[in-house]
Amino acid sequence: MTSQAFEAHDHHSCIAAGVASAVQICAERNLQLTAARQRVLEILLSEHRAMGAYEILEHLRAEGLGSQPPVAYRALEFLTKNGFAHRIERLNAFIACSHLDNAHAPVFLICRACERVVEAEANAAQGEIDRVARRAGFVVERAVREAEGLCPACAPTA
Amino acid sequence: MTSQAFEAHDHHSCIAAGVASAVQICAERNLQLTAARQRVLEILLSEHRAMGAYEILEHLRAEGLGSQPPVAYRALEFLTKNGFAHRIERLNAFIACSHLDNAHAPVFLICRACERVVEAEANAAQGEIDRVARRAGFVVERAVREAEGLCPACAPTA
DNA sequence: GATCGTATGATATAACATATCAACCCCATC
DNA sequence: GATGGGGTTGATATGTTATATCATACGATC
Repeated sequence: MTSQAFEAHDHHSCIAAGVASAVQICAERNLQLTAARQRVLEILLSEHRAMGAYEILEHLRAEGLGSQPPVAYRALEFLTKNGFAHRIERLNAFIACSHLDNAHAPVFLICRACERVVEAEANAAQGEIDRVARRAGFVVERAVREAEGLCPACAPTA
Repeated sequence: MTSQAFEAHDHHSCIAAGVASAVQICAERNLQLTAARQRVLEILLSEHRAMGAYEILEHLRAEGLGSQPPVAYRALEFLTKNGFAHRIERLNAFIACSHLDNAHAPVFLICRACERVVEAEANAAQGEIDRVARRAGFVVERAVREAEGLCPACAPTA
C-alpha cells in the first residue's frame, strides 16, 4: 500500500499486512487486540474508503460480535487512539491507517465520486497549519488536513 | 477583526461590520439576505466560537423565526455556500467568516479550553494538502485545515 | 392570471455519538 | 484458593446532528 493507492495494487496484502502489523504492535505494547477490535480493523482494511460506525456495526451484528452502537465505537476508539485507524472528520467516518510503520501527520484525499480515501504522508512542520499556529501562539494538539475532490480516475469523467 | 482574534478587540464592530459587508455583497450579487439568514449570520457573528445548528435554532425559535431543523440548516447552507460562514468539520458546527473581503484558504485554530475559534488566512498553494494532491493527481475542490489545541490565553493555565 | 423560481413551513426519520450501570474475565497478590 | 483491581463487554437509553419529503407562500415574468 503506497501513498498512491488510487492506483491498482495487491489489495489482499493490504489486509494481511495491516492485521499482521497490528498484531505485532499490540504484542509489543501490551495492548489487547480483542476479537471485536481486530475484526473492525479487518473490516476497515477491506476497503480503501471511510466507513461509518453504523456500517461497521452491521458487519459485527451479522457475525455475532455485538449489535449495539457502543460496541463499534469502543473498537473504533481503541483503533484510533493507538494509531491503527483514523477518523475522517469531513465524513464522520473511519479508515484504516496506511502508514502503521511511522509516526505521521497524515493528509487525506477524499474522492467524492468513487469514495476512495487515500492517506498521504505530510510534513507537519512545513504545513500552513503549523505556520499559522506558530504566528498566533497557538499550541496544536491535533491537526485535521483533509481534501475533498476527484481522484485521477474520476476527474476525467466528471 | 484580525487573524489574531484571540486578542481583545472591539467586538461590537465585528457584528456591525460583518452584517454590513454581507448586506452589500448580497446586493451586488443579487442574493436574498432574508430575515432568517441575516439573523443567523448575526448570531454567528455574536461569538468567536462555532455554534451547532441546534443551538442556532434555539435562538430562532425564541424569536419566532422558525422552530424546525431545516430552518437553521437552510440558512446555514446559504451562508456557507456564499462564503459568509464556514463549517468547522471537527466540531460539526458553524462560524461566521472573518475575512469576507478576500477569497481565501482558511485555517481554523480551535481552542478546546475556551472554545474560541480563529480563522486565519493561509496560502493554499504552499500547503501540504496541495503538495500531496498534486503528486497524486488529485483535484482538490474543498480543503479542510483545522487545528485543535490551546490558544495563547489558555495554554499557560493548562 | 398562469407559470416559474425561490424561499418557507411542517412532519418524520436517518445518521452519528455517548452516558450509565451491571456483569464478566484475567491475573496479580495475599 | 480467596480477594480485589483493571480492563472489557453487554445492554438499555438517550443525546446530537442532518436530511428526506411533501406542501405552501410569494414575487417576477410572460
